[in-house]
Amino acid sequence: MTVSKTASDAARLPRPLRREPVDPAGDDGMLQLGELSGLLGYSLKRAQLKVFEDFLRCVAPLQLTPAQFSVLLLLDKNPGRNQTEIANTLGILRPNFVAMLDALESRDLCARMRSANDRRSHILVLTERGRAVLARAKKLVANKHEARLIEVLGPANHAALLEMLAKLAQEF
Amino acid sequence: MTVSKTASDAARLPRPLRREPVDPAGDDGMLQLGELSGLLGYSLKRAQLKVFEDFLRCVAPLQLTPAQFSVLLLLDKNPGRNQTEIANTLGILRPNFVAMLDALESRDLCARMRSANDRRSHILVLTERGRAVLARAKKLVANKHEARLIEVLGPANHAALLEMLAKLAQEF
DNA sequence: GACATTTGATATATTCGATAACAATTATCA
DNA sequence: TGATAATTGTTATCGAATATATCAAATGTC
Repeated sequence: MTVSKTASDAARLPRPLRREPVDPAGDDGMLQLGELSGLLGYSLKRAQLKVFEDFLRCVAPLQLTPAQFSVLLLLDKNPGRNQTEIANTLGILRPNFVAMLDALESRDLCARMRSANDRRSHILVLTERGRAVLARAKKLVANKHEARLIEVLGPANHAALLEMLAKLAQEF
Repeated sequence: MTVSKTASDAARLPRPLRREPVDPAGDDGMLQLGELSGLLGYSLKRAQLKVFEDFLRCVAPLQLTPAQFSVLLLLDKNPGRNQTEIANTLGILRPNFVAMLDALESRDLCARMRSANDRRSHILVLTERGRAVLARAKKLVANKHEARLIEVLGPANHAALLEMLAKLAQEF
């Protein structure tokens, strides 16, 4: 029992990321966040959810999640790599990467090719369609998603934010 | 079949948040991230995972997750509120908040009290122990977690980062 | 008083991240 | 060379987070 769809045929349509916090118009209005608003982790998570939400909206015509987009980007930039290498670079565990690839391959965005040198590994390649979709996705991301971020933050702040986040991801 | 622990007795010990990305020492070394490093969403998520990881380490003696800490903070700051109000403020759906509260209540950190006015709702209160744990947690967070963040980023950058994240969470 | 709404709760589905184990292949080295 | 170890992709499975539908009890509305 518990027959579940095989991952290979899941088109994997993105769904809502997380519920919005609600300002409850209770007795005397909004609740006090207190120290919560000063907690960097809390603000990071809230902001990340919003940004992913906007990413999904902007790339909705192509039906790509942030994770799928990052895979396509990486395949394009790093030809001739196998599943382990791509998954490791993105912090995805190999077992979980299998279903992700199944979904992308079923949409003819990428393909697994058996390596001649090492017949254990699959060399990952973007298909023609994969390259086309990636090109369109890049434009949507740049012109709609990132453009809006830069507009809200201001170009200088946007750059500073990126730099700080990179530092956190590295040195922390 | 599929007998699962009831949520009410789960002590809910935090576990590793996400796999680290790996610099694969492949043929010619590290893979190229390309446009990925300029994607704000990507950096946001990576940074958020690192920060949560550090939070868990710092508060490990008290066995509190970021979500649990935020609940305790909110209960302390907003006495006399019910489950719906607290859950809404944190962006948690009421059905999912039930198990969270069960876990906190089973550890005697908070309690549900039936309201006299409205016998449907549960007024949430911190217990004595809840207040003590929260006080200790606040100190750990300030002196270990946030202190390290400020040290890595610098105080001015830390403040600027908080401000930008708040803006993203609000205006985006 | 009939009907709708709210509250906490249960059951359940989906997605994501994690571990264990396996077959096929390749690497190591006694 | 041949036994043994390690790697690769894969499956099965688990746990946690997030989502929906639905329910009984209590309350609100008309």
